Amino acid sequence: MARGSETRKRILDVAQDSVLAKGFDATSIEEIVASAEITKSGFFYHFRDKNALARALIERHIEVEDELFDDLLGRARELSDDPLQAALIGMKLLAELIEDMPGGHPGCIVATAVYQDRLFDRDVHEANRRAVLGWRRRFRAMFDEIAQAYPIHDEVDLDHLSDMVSSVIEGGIVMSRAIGEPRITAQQVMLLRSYIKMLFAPRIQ
Amino acid sequence: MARGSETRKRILDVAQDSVLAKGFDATSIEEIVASAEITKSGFFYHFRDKNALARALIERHIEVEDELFDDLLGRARELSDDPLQAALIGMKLLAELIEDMPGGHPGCIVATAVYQDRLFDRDVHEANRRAVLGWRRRFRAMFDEIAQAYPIHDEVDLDHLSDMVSSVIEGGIVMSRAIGEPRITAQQVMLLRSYIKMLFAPRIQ
DNA sequence: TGTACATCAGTGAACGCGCGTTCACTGATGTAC
DNA sequence: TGTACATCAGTGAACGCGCGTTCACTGATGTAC
Repeated sequence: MARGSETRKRILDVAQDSVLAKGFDATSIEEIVASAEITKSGFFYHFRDKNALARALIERHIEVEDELFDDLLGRARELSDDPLQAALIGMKLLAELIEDMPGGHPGCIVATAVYQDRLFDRDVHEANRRAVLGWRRRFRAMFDEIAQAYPIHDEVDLDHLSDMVSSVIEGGIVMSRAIGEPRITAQQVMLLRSYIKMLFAPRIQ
Repeated sequence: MARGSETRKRILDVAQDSVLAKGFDATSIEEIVASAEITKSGFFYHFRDKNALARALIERHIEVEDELFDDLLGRARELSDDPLQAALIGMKLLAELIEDMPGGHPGCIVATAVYQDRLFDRDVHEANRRAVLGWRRRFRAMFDEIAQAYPIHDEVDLDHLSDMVSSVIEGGIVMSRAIGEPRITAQQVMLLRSYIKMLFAPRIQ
């Protein structure tokens, strides 16, 4: 990595930690540059202002998350040709991934942005919106495939069901941080897995 | 209401709006007192410092939420003697309640506190933790009653299931605010209702 | 019923500190001829 | 191969503004005797 982009990455890393722990406004450039071991002006070489930092943080988060989901669902599909089995495997892999994070899932930048939205401009809102709709599209494709191969045992809208994946993760993170019990997020994902199984799996009578 | 406590309530109201929209740190006392139409020193008559405001905000939120749930589950129990039916009715009432909020659920103070926890002291963390564990206890009692009357069709931990109620609401709020679609939270609650139904209801074969 | 005092619910002015941002500059590396 | 210039990745000092907090004061209401 070139000299400049390595510093930029370091800035984003320390900023992300702080934003997830204190919120965006309380994260001062002063403390970021102290942790990243540069000067304040060094920061402004990489980002024109603090809003540009927010945008970069969200965009990077979306990229990382997308790659992670691609990887996860891809591996699940390799493990089973059946769309339902692949989804169930994917949910299990996801739960394990979250479970293995030291100290629990660190939190979602999208959620912090949502709860501080009056601080940001239209660009940031749009990036957030696109991210969440992207997750919906991804899981919707998964559920469409399942619904073609299996009957569904209750009347549910597949878009809502797709949203439930992100929803349960976001909610799980909030719960786990509130209680101080890192495993909650993974447990919630496993419950969603149970729901998906009951919704689609043929019933053994 | 006495003169003083009415002002105090007004401070909490405008502070809550702002905290849910911008986060705690970005909510200045200056803007609070402007909205509440008092002076800065008036604020400090009611709260010894900004942290005391945070504590009051969270405590009030918990009280309001508790009362709301008590009311809701109580009404549901009046409508059916059967614990499963009562729970399903309760979920429906909850979804309707959220759906009827103009502009969607305004957000949960507990979630904002979780995503800004480094700003607050031990008292605030403890209040948050107690709130979430209180929700768990409440819903656990509901599920215990159901589990005594009905078989459960998948192996799930009832504490995890109890957490799922709060989790789905918290997650739904994040999703609905990110997309800008207020109805998402209610939809997620209805999906959880579908899950509970499938988990416990006898299967018509 | 009148008076003295206490409490309640604030006001107004001042404080110092930290914040985001700007600006002129710089030393190291890359590129053209 | 050497020189001139451009770009990259920053540095250091200064700025003004808004923030949370303090402090001495005040006018209205409540209470004891």
